[in-house]
Amino acid sequence: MDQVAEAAGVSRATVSRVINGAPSVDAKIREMVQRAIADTGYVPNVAARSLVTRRSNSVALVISEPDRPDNNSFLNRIFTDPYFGRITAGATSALRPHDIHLVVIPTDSTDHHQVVRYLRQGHVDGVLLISSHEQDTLPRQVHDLGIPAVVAARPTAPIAVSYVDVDQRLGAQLAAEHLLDRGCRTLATISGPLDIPSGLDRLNGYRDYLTRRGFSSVPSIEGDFTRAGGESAARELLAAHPAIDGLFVANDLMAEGALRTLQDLGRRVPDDIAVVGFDDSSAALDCRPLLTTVRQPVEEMAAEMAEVLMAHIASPGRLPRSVTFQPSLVIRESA
Amino acid sequence: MDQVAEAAGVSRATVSRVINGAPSVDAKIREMVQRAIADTGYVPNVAARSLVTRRSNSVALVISEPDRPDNNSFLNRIFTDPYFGRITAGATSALRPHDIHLVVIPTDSTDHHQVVRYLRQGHVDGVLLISSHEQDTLPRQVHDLGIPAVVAARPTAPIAVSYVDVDQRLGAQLAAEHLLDRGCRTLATISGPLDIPSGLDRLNGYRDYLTRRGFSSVPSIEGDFTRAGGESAARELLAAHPAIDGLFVANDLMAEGALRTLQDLGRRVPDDIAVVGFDDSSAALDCRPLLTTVRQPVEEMAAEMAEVLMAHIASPGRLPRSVTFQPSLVIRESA
DNA sequence: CTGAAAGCGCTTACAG
DNA sequence: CTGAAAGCGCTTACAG
Repeated sequence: MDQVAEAAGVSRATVSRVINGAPSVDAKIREMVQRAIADTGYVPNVAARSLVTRRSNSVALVISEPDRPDNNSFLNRIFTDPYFGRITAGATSALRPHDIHLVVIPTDSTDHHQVVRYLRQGHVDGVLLISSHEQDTLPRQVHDLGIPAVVAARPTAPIAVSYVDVDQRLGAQLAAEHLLDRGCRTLATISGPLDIPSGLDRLNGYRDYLTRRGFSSVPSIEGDFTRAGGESAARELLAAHPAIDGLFVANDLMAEGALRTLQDLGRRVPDDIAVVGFDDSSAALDCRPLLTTVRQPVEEMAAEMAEVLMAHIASPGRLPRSVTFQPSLVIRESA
Repeated sequence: MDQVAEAAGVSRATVSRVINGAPSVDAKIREMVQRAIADTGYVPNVAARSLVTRRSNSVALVISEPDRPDNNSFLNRIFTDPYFGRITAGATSALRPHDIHLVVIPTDSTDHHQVVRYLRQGHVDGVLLISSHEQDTLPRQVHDLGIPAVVAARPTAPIAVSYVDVDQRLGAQLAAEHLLDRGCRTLATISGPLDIPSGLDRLNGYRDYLTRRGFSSVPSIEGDFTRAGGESAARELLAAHPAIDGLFVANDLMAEGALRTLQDLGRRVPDDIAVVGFDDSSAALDCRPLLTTVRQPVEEMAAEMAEVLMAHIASPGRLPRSVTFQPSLVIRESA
C-alpha cells in the first residue's frame, strides 16, 4: 500500500479511500491512484481490513442435522442432497454480487460447540441456518450469540429470529385439490417426519382441506424424506389400504421411491393411482412417469434468506421478520 | 484479551501463548489463564491473528466449469451434482480435524478474475481446484499465483502442480474384463467428453484393452456425463449397432439414462445386454437394475487432496506430487 | 519461563 | 478534498 501511495504521490489514506470508493476523492487523483494500483499489482490484505472494519465479507451456511452413527455418510448425505444443493446455489447467487462468500458448515449435535466458537470468533458476519429437527438446540444458541442470522423455515421453538418459508399447508392443499379435481376418491398420504414443522404442516394441510371437503378419514404413514423410505412406506400403505387411488407424498425423493413400489406392484400411474410430490426438485424429473409436484422455490427462498441476512448485517437493530413464499402446482404425468 | 491477562495476573503475551498451546508455559500459570478465559468468555479475534500469522485457516474449493448460457442453472447443476458433493464431503472430513474451513467457489470463465482476486487477497491459505475442461485457463492462473494448490485429476496442460487422480485406464479395463468374463462378445461404450482427460482415458483404456484381447473395433459414442445425455447416446448407439451385448458407460449418471433407454427398447439387462458404469456414485443405487460399476473412491481422493494441500501450506517449498488411487469393480445386477 | 515492545496492514475520525 | 496519526487485536522476536 505504501508503494502505491508513493507511486501515486499521495498518502495511504487516499489510496484507501479510492479502493473503498469514497466519493470525496478528486477525479484526477483517483485516476492516478488507480493506475498506480494497476502498475504495482497491489491487492489489499483482507485480514488487516477486517481488523478495523469488523467485517469479514463472508457468511456461514450452517446445516444442522440430527445425530447419526456414521459421520462419513453424514457429510455425504448432506452434500448430495438436492434440497441443500438448491439452498447453496440460491444463497451463492444472491451473495456473489455483493462479493460475499459462503462458508458451508455441516454439523450435528456433536460439534455444535465448534460451530458456536467459529461463529463467535468473527469468521463470518452472519449465518444462514438450516435446522429442521425439533430437538435441535443450535437455533437458540445462535440466537443467544447475537450474531445476525436467518433461518430456513419456521423454527420449532419460538425464537425471535428472521426466517424464510413456503406456505406448507397451502402446498399440501394444492395437492389435495388437484387429486380431487382429477377424480380421485380414496386419498392417502406419505408424510414427512412429524417432529419437524414442514412434515407436520404438510400432513395437516392435506388432512384439514380434505376434512373440509367431506372426507372423514385420510390414511397416512410417516416417512423419512428419503427415496428408500418412500419405497417401503408406499408398500405398507398400499397393503393396508389397497383401494387408494390418489396419493400425496410429502417430498419428491419419497415420491420417486413410491413410484417404484407402485410399478413393482403393477399399479399404473396415474390411471390406477395418481401421485403428487412436493418440492419440484430435480428428482421430480428423474421419475417415470414424470412427477406432478408442488413447487417450492428453494433457490429464490435461499436468495431471499441471503438478502434478509445482508439487511440485518447492514442494520444491526433491524427487527426479525419472516417472509413466506407461495407454492405452486407443477402438473406433469403422475397426476 | 487484556481482561483475561488482568484476571489471570499475567501479560497478554502469556495469554497468547496458552491459547496457542506454546509448550513453554508453566503449568500453574496455564491453568490460571485457562480459568480466566473461561470466566471472561474470551474468544480470540481471528482477523487480528491472521494479520500477524498470515494464516486464515480456511481453504477454497474452486469448482471451475465450462461456460454456459444460464448462470442460475449453472450453480444449480454444480451444487446438486453427486460428484462435487462427494468431493465436498471428503474434503470437509479431512479438514475439520485441523479446524480448517472450506469456502466453496463455483466459477466459469466469466468470473475467473474475481476468483483470482479472492485468492490473492489472502482469504484462504490454499486452494483445492476442480477443473476438468481442456480450455480452462484457471489452473495455470492459480499456479502462477504461487498459492498452495492441489488439483483433482491430472491437469490437461502440463503444469507443475500436485494432483490426485484415480487410475482411469485401469478402471475402464476392469469394466472390459468383466464384460468379457460374463460372455459378452459385441462390446461398445458411451464415453465422456473427449476434451477432458477422464473422458479420453476411460475410452482409450477400454479400447486398448479390448484391442489386446483381439477386438478389431469397438463402437463408441461421445456423451456429456449427464443422465439425459446417456439416454440419447444409448438410443443412437443401439440404432447403429443393434447387436451390442456389452456396454461400458463412462459414468453412472449416463448409465442410469442408458438403462432407461434399454428398458424403453425392451432390452433386458443384463440378459440381452450387460451394462457397467463408472464412479459408484449414489446414482448407481438409484438404477434399476442396480448398476454394476467401477468404483472411484471420490471421498478418499478428496480427503487426500486436502491432506496434500495442508502439507503444502505447512511447507511452502514442497515439490508437487501426484497420488493415484486404484479403482475397483463393484458387481451388482446390471452386469 | 515471562514481559515490554514492536509490528502485522489496513481504516477513519480529526484537523486543516 | 487530503494527510498525519491513532488504533483495530493479536503474535513474536528479543531481553532478561
